[in-house]
Amino acid sequence: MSKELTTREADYSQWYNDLVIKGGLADYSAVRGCMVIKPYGYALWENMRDQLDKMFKETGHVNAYFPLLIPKSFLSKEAAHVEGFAKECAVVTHYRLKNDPDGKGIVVDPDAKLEEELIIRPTSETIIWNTYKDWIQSYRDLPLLINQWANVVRWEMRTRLFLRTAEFLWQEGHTAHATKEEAVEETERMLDIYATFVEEYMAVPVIRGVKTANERFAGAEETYCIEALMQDGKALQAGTSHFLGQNFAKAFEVQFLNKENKLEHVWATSWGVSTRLIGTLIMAHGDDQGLIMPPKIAPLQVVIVPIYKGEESKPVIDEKVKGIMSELKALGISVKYDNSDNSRPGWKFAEYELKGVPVRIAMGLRDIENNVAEVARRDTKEKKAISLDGLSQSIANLLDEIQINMFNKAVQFRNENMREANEWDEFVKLLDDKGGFISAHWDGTAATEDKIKELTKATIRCIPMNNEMEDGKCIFTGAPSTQRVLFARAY
RNA sequence: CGGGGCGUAGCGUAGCCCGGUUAUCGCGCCUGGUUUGGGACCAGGAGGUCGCAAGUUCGAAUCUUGCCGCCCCGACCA
Repeated sequence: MSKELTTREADYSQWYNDLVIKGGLADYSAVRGCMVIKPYGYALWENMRDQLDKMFKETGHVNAYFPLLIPKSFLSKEAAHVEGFAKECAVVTHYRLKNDPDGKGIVVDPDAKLEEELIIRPTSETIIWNTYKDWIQSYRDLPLLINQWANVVRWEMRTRLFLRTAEFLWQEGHTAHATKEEAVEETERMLDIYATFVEEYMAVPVIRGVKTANERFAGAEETYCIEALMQDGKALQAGTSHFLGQNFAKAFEVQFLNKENKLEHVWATSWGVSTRLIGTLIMAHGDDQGLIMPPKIAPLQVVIVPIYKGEESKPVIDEKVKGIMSELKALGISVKYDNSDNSRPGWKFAEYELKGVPVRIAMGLRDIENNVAEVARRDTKEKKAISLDGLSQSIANLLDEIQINMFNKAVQFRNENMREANEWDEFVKLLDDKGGFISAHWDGTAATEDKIKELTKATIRCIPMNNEMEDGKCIFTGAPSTQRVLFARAY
């Protein structure tokens, strides 16, 4: 590596090389801020996606797919929604190109101007609710629990790889319910699924909470979120679940007849997580040697590297490894045998560490004679000789242990970086010196929140769920407050 | 869009201020050989629209102007 890496400074660019090509097709301004996801990075996304998809289906959701292009007028139907999204949309204005009449090249055909411009979806609430209008007539049609895996485009002024690319992959769930209670329950259920996924599979602890009005999704009545802490002390919103009330039902005239034969507007939710989760993973677990993949979603769980002197010992090792491979595969463990002659063992060790493969097995003649394998774990970099008898089970146990260890380590870091502040000076000093989450009293007004953001760049990440009530004084204004909220500088 | 930095081989770079032989070095790549328990070594070799365009000049990587792109900071944000 040419550059020294430090997790504190969040300079993760070197690590991305295995996952993506930065900047997409970098020479074309039109795709500025996009990324090409390489096979290794995409395999990670697929593992995350498959697990989430399974969890969605277990809770009664089904997948569907809605169009990429949305008529401009749809965006203007929900007032708050258009306010939040209109400014950052890519717009399709024409449907044909033609040869440039004045010379070489291709130009937009002015005769092919669309009567109504089309918007590349920044999110799909509008087109989905326009469809739901036709799908919902009776309480018997509810609840409607649909999820979509898709790409969306948001023309952000400034992009940041994984955390805020112009185009990103995500899933968006859009549900319709007969009652408010049921919709709120759904909103909370999906937040729970996100929290469970991020904690149990990504090994990243999160705080569940609700957003303040300032940070709320455009068009939502309540935005729930999970907030994670990165190693540089900045917070990151890892997923959101919105209770949309009847806003979209009213905007798109989605009504149903209840059991009393009365027309009512339906109640809505939407929820999503994106490829930003890949960024979360990188920044929560990476170290100066590269990525660290949690075993449960690692694109590759085990790599085996042969150590041999001269061609004659290679077949012996190949044969031994073959048996180990099939044992591991039988336990559902993904494993790769890198017996390529292109690079030496030391190179391979470093390479797979950079990729974050949780377990590496080194196998040489010496090991075979001793009936052991050298097993190295990525999270702690510990190396041990482990008996070949029952090796696959030992590896399976080790993968579990790594998963747990990674989570515990992240929890410890998060807890160490969660502090209370009761005075303004203390609050500012903690932010500057330590970062992390700061639990403090707030007077509940948007004006105070804005002022604090202006002065310190810290925002209220969330009002934690099941928050303890506690009388106190606002950290900034001194006005009375009934509970603490979580502040942090965030991505 | 405002402020700052930058663009030279696949990657990282020297040269630019002060214009002048064949554009520097390292990694990587190719060939041959020796190697292989933590990023091997020797020898030979290939690879360049110096971001793009125009201008100044006998002569431009170097000076001027415009444009494009990238990175960082701000506004925006999953």
